[in-house]
Amino acid sequence: MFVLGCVACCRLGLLDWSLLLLCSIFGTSMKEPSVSLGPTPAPVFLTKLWVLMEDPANCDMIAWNTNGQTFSILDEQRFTKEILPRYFKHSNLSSFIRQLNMYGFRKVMSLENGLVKSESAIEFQHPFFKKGRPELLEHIKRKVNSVKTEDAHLSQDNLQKVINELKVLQNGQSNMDFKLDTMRREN
Amino acid sequence: MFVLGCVACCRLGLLDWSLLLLCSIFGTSMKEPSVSLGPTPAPVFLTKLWVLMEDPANCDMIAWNTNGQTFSILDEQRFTKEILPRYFKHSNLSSFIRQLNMYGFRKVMSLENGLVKSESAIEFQHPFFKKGRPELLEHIKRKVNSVKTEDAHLSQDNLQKVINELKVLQNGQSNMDFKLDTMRREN
Amino acid sequence: MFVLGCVACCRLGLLDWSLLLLCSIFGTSMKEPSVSLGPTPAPVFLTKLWVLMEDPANCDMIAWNTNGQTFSILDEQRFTKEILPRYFKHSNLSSFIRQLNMYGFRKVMSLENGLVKSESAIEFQHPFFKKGRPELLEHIKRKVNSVKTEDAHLSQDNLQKVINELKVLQNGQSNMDFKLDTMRREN
DNA sequence: GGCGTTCTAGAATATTCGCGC
DNA sequence: GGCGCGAATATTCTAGAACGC
Repeated sequence: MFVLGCVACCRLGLLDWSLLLLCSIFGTSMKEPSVSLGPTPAPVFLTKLWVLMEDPANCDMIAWNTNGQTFSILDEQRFTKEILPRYFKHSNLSSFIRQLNMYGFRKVMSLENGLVKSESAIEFQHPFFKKGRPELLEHIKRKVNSVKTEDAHLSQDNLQKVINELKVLQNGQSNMDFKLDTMRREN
Repeated sequence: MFVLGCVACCRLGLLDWSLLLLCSIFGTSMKEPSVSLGPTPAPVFLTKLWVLMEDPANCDMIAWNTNGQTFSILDEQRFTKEILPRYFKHSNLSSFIRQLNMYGFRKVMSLENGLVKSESAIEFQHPFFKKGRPELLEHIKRKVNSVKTEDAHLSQDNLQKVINELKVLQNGQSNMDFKLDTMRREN
Repeated sequence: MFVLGCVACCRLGLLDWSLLLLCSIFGTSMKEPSVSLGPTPAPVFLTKLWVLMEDPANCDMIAWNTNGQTFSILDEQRFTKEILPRYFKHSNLSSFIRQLNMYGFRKVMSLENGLVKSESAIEFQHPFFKKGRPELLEHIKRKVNSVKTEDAHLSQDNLQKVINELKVLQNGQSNMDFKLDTMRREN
């Protein structure tokens, strides 16, 4: 019934419907995210990745490997041009791989991959991305942007000049802002 | 004459012959690289890049743009599978782009890059990579692993702070300009 | 002969040509990262915004207002469905407006806009976004994130950039101060 | 030590979501 | 679908790092 329903749907409908199904699998509700702080819904990328892996129509281009521990992009060109734009806002394999790395996926280095003219498939793995185990997805965490702590003690002469000018400008803006408020009150 | 000669060559011969020609242009000898400390030969990547750009057989896949200031990969898939393995030890577009970036090439933003269904070509640019100007190649330098000098780094941090303050000021001026116009309309 | 072949390979369309024109206006074609940090190209959003404003085919949906100081989205529905997906990776008016706000654009609240609810056009303005003045675009700054400059030893060049921006800000404050005094006398 | 190839990460902008006013 | 903004994720372009030669 799932397949029939999806076939009957338009393209967008397939994805939306599958996402809803996935939410029901995870036990997440789209109606009350701020009331019940239950299981956090997976990021969009992970959900889409799972859904496209589960779609049998894609198994010629991307599929689980034999043991279900890793997955491979079997047809790089078709995957890039056919699958990516259906699920994401681009058709760049590098953007897809950047997302995989951002979520901690690592490329699997097999022996055949080391050959010069590698016709072999691109293979990735993540300890919490396993075939038939959607409940593990919640443990996959996106890497956060590092916050830089900057403390500079020294400044050059030229820099000091610019900083002084900046202060003058800041005072000027404060004064004009005050004038603006005064005029507004007068009016 | 150059073109006619190249067309007459076979593929492998073309590359070797073109490399020899390129060396003659640069005034470098392949026989005594360590004896005469004259003009340094260009790195292999730059030489190969120039030669493949000059081969008319490749112009359907990679070509100079109108003004000869930039070049574009017109057919990404064919370029990856047909051209790359002929000149390099791989068939990965990402490795080719990594080399371009390593030598200071920059991608040229095109309007169509923002689109999902981007049929647009990948376009790159370098100030010393110009059509018909092989003598400029020697100015293209590979980036080296930089050892950061602490003084300069500190001043750069300070500069960054000032730049951030500048942006705040610019926003402040924009807001006040907006307020002024609003008050003028109200009056 | 080589030149002819390359020209035949080119597929530059109207958009590309417009972008080239824009780059020539900004003087960004000759960028020498290791020699001098020339004028930074405008962000993609600003470039696209300018180009779509300049396209006469869009003037039924978005256009400059009478004095060229502001612009209005005339047909919200058609703008959202026809123009946005042609230039961006979405069809959401709210995302477009978020970008406008991110770059300091403000909605113009005219009297007519305040009275009738949704019949009036959406009007925006920015002090550096004026009809026929593309050279002002470089002064429009994106909010929030810091710009990491690459080479620490080029701090002097960066310093000059900051100084130039300071001058622009100083002029802007002088002008606004003059406007304030004028308005005060008029009142 | 420099250069080439590969995999991953940094950095900036872009898109989405939701809050407070 | 207010309006402007902060925050998180998404997409893009470039750089870091490891390893081999």
